[in-house]
Order: sequence, then C-alpha cells, then structure tokens
Amino acid sequence: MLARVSSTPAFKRLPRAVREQQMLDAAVKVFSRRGFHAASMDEIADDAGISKPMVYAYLGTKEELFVACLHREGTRMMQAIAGAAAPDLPADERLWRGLRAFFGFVGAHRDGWAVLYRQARGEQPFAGELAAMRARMVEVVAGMLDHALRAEGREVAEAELEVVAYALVGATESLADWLADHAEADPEKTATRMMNVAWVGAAQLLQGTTWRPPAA
Amino acid sequence: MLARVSSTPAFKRLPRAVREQQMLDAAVKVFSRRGFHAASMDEIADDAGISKPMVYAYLGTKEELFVACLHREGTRMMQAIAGAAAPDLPADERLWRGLRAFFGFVGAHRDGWAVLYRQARGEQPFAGELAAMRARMVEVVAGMLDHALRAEGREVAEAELEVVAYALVGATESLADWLADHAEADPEKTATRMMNVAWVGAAQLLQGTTWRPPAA
DNA sequence: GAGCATACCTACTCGTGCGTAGGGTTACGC
DNA sequence: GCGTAACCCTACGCACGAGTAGGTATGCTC
Repeated sequence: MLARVSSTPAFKRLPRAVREQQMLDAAVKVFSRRGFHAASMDEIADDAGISKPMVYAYLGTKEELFVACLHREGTRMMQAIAGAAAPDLPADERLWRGLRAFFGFVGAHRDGWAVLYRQARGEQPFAGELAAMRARMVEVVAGMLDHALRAEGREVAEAELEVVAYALVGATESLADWLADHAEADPEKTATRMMNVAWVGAAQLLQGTTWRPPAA
Repeated sequence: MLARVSSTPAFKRLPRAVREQQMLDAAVKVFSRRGFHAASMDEIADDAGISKPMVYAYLGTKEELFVACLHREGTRMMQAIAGAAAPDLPADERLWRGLRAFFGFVGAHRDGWAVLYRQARGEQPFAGELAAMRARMVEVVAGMLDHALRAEGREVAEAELEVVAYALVGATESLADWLADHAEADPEKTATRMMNVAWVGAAQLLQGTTWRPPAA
C-alpha cells in the first residue's frame, strides 16, 4: 500500500502550468499517432512522465483533453499566420506571407497538424470546432480575393467568391498533408508552389476568363 | 434456450450475396455516422436486420468489414469516373466529365464519401489504402494536364506537374466535403465551379505565367 | 513548526463491445 | 423422405480502457 519509501522521490514536483504543457505535448503526440479512440489515457500519462489521475485532475476527461489539444494547436497556427500577414500589405504579399507561415508551421508541427486535421475531422464531437476554424480561413481568403479584384475595378458575386476560396483552402490543406507526410520536403518551396496555383490561377480566373459547360 | 418456436420465422432466409450487400450497406451507413471506433458491430448487425455472428461469418472482423466497405465504395467511385471520362476525348472534355461524374457520385453517396475520406484518413490501418487511391487520381489528373500542355507545345517538369495535380485533387476533395455537408447543393453546379478553378486557373498558370517569391 | 494547499501516487471499479461457442431450422440434391 | 449444407440465432467470455477512491509527501504561509 505504501507508495514509496520516503527517501528520494524519483519524480520531480513541478508547477501546474509546466505539467499541463507536458501533458498536452504528450497528448498531441499520442493522439496524432494513434487517433482519438485508439489513444489511451494511460499511454498519454506515461508519455508525459506522470500518472493518470494527474491528467484527469488538470485537463479533465479524454474528450476535454482532446479539445484542449485542438485549441492549443489551432491557436498557435492562427497566430503564426496572423503574425506574418499584416493587413496593411498588398493582397499578393499578404497571401504569400500567410502561406509561407502556414507551411512553415505545418513543417515544424507535423503532429499538431495531424491532430487538427486528420483526427478532429473524423470524430463528430470535434468536427464543429474544426469547421469553424476552417470557415474563418475561407473568409480571410475570400476577403483577399475580393479586395484584390475591387482594386482592379471588377466585382464578383459573394457566393462565387466563397466557393473559389473554399477550393483554394482545400488545395492548401492537401499540400499541407503532403508536406506532413514527406519529411524531406521543403516548406518554403511548397508555399511557392501553392502561391502559384492560388494567385496566378485564381486571379486570372476571376479577372474574366470563365469556363462554361458544353451545351450537350 | 429455445430460439424461436418453429412456426413462422420472422426473418427471411436470403442467399449470401444478398445479405453481404445488406451488411455492407448498413456498415457504410453506421461507420459514416459514428466513425470507425464508435461504430459497434451490434449496431451494424442490427441495422442490417441480422445477428452479429452472421456479420463475422460473412465479412470477418471489424477491420476487415471496414476494408470491405472501403473497397466497395472506392471501386464504385472509380468506375463512375472512369465510365464517364473516355480516354479518346479532348482533355478539357475528359476533365469536365470526370468531375461531373465525381460530384454526382458524392452527391448520391454522401455516406460512402464520409466513410472513404473522413474516416479512413484518420485511422492508421486504412490510411494507406486511401493514399493509394488518391495517388491514382493525382496521376490521372497530372496525365491530363501533361497531355493538354504537350498539345500546345509546352513542357513542364514532372515533379512540378504532380504538385499542381495534388493541389487540384485536394481542392476537388474539399468541394466534395462541402457538397456532402450541404444537402441543398447541386452537384452539377459544384462541378462547374471546380472546372473553373481547375481548367482555367491551372492551364493558364502552366502556360507560362509564374509567380516568384519576392527577393526579401 | 503547525497548518494547509498543492503535487503526486497505487490500485481499484465497472461499463462497453469484440469475437465465439454451441445449437436450431430450412432448402436442396438424390 | 432423408442427409447434408447453408442460414441464422441466443447467450455468453473476456480484455481493455475510462474514470475514481483514498492516501502520501512536499513546500509555503504566518
């Protein structure tokens, strides 16, 4: 029953704030490797170098823990992007910096990205949270496009704009996935490629050239 | 202990092939609603109007069952696309028909799409299967772009082409997700929008206009 | 240095859900 | 009409993992 003879405790006592971050680190790692359901609280606790009840005491149930991961990683990503893309720059410059920051983040936080996009998406309880974040990004991209077009005296229906923005965000996520899976890939180069597809392609399109389905 | 008084069996005896399809239908439905882990074999069996041991007898373990779902839905989708996009058509026509068939399929099989993309992606055991399918699509799209460009006398490095194709496939999946979530959305219209982004945008880009990162 | 909050543990309970044992009934060939 | 194979069931065993009970040690305040 006696836990440990009171001589030299093998573990260090650390302040709550520190342990919480360690736990989140471990949780993100394990969730991203195993997936939400397959991950066990025991493994997470173990990986954090702590016992399970501590995790429950600090971060709550498994679902709450996952949400906390989602929140931390999502906030970090958003901050990385927002910090890079100052709103007073011209649209193409903003887009470029935003993309570079984004791919940089994904390259440096592959685990976080996996949690965010590969896991959260499949599990109902969290899909909403994710969708909201994505909606914000679509809005930002649509805003950029709109701004750039107005500057050239053109105007496009909002719905149309949003769909294009949606497609661009999807393309970006897709390349991010690719990046996360290829350790040797260069974030900067990937960002350049995406910039090509997004800026040159979409701007061209919205400037006037339109494809229409054949009569048949 | 006696199962049922031998008078009128409440269930029909059906040949294996039929029951298997019913089970798969139920499995796709339940997996897409709950996710792989949260789905229970009991619920699937129940939904199929059959008892659990039958599912094990015909389709094997839960993992095997999921793979079977993946296989059926994936094959159906590929066939729908391949059947529409005959290889002797011009590239833009092929792309258009392929996209229309794809979005038509997603619109008609929202459950299947959810299983395929939202679930399979998160769970390690199936991610590979999915990645292979996606790789085939990327290859096809890259082939189309390449063909169209050669016809106009231009040539592009294969790696570059593949990344663009990857982005386009990602954009398409993204719109498919959007379509699956919006019951009121029109597949045909969505296909037209994607066609705009893909054909006009990408072709334009690959024809010469290129964006390059600023010196800073 | 007594009291109290905080950090931390081991060792459970208990539900849930996969997979199976063991057996019953209908159709079909011969 | 009789075996035998194909269908189909109810009712479990059993492992795994979420969450908790109950207790110990350490540092900080006064």
